[in-house]
Amino acid sequence: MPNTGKYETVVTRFSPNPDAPIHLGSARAIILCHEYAKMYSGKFLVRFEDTDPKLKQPKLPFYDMIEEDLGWLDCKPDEYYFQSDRLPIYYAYTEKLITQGNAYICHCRPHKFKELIVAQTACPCRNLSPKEQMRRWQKMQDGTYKEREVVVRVKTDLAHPNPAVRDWPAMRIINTQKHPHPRVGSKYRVWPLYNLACGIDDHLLGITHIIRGKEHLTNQTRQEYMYKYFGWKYPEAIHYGRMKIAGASLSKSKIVQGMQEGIYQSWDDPRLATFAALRRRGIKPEAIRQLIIDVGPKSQDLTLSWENLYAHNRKLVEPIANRYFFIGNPLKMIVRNIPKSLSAKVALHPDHPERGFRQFVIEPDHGVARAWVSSKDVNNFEPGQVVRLMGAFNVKIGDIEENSVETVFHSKQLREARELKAPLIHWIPEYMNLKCRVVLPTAHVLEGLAEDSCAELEADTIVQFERFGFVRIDSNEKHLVTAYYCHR
RNA sequence: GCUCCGGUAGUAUAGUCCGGUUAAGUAUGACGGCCUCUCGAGCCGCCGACCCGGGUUCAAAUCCCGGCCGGAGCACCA
Repeated sequence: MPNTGKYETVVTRFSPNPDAPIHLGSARAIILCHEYAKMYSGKFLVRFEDTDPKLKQPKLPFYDMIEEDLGWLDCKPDEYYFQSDRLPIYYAYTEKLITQGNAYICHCRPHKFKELIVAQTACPCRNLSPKEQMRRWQKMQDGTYKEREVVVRVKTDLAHPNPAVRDWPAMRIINTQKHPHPRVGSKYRVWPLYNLACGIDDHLLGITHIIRGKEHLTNQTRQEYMYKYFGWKYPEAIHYGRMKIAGASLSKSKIVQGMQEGIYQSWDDPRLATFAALRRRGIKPEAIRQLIIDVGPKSQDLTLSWENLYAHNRKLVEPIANRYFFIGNPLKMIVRNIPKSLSAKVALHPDHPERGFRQFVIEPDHGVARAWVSSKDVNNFEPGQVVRLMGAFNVKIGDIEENSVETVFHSKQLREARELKAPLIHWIPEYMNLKCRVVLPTAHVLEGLAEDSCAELEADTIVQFERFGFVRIDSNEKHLVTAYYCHR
């Protein structure tokens, strides 16, 4: 990070608008800010930019959700700020700009103003005296002017090559009787725009390093005019590129829209890339952190794949996840000619035998026993083929029916299965199962059976369903386990 | 249209500022092998890139110019 030595303490900030939950798209700002602050033993602040009670209405629950997500990500801020608490500050600085003659109240219609500004000419309001401007400012405050009637503009160079920076808007009126703010209600009618509020706060809160998306590049240019008027020094700014994830929508508005249309049932719908959804699926915050650090703050746009996140997560989860059998879309396997009853012991984790075993018991009745196997495996069976039921014995496939498979006992030893190159499949004895549903990343639910030892699993545990994938146990009732699929 | 920013393997990243022992490192991915009563992990091998064209130079991914491609901004949003 540039020029860290120039500052006594490095201060970074993350500034979300609490109008929706935060998602993977915010991860870059959060983690980079938090990480750099930590690296230089500085401070990391969170500032809620909740200054649009009309178009981008903040909602109270989102403040809490964002706080929860930050805690989960292990990026707890040192301090919280709310822009909706700071309106008097913005007023004071606006008045200062007005009396300096560096800001004016403009009542030009937007299209008219645009025409003028493109032609690099001043609008009629621009050159009025500061005294007159103050009178207008009073009329904004006391209700004489209505919503959309006037706007405060900060003066810049009218000939600036980029028309977008010329005399940018800083304050506007919002009818908060009609659109009350969730935190301060209808107390204020004049509200700051992004560049004024953000610019003032970054200075006042002592932010030394701004890390944000490159869509804010021109905002820096705009704010620098204001900084010059106040004699302030603009912080170091890093603008990273746009981040996409193949196959996921990182757009807040699309997520909100999908919720409104009822496409998603909740903010943690597995199709979403919200932190809440990732958490529910069993993604570890540390995996997200490593991914973001890996990606860094480059200004180049990037498209990540889920595989990238999964690879990090897999490394984290693999050693801790115990193994269980889960059968999706179960079919019954009938095994004949079993010589005697037997029990199979399968390790909870192949690399950690000390964690213990699960045990499956087969009690044949006149040599016949039944077990559950997945239809996906059965689809690959050929009559006459030998397959091994993991940990138990090998069977020879007979007739394959709609809802069952006939087999006969073939042999006991793993060695024999290896010699025959028999596939190893997982299975569950007929009566040793629980109902289990797995919520997939598509939000589809896969119905199936889990081995009965899953009854002890507590919610929030991450386990691996063998030959299926890692899942997070979402809830565990007496006879029904619900799991969220994480990745294979 | 105007104003910016950027283009290194499938994906992402190092190297670019201060041109040369790196004709390019790393991660992930694909593939093959070993190991393992799943998958994965681990180990070994392998595949794979400097957007294009000029210029400067003894020498360019690295500097300059042009082009092409991608992205962002041009709101009384943040």
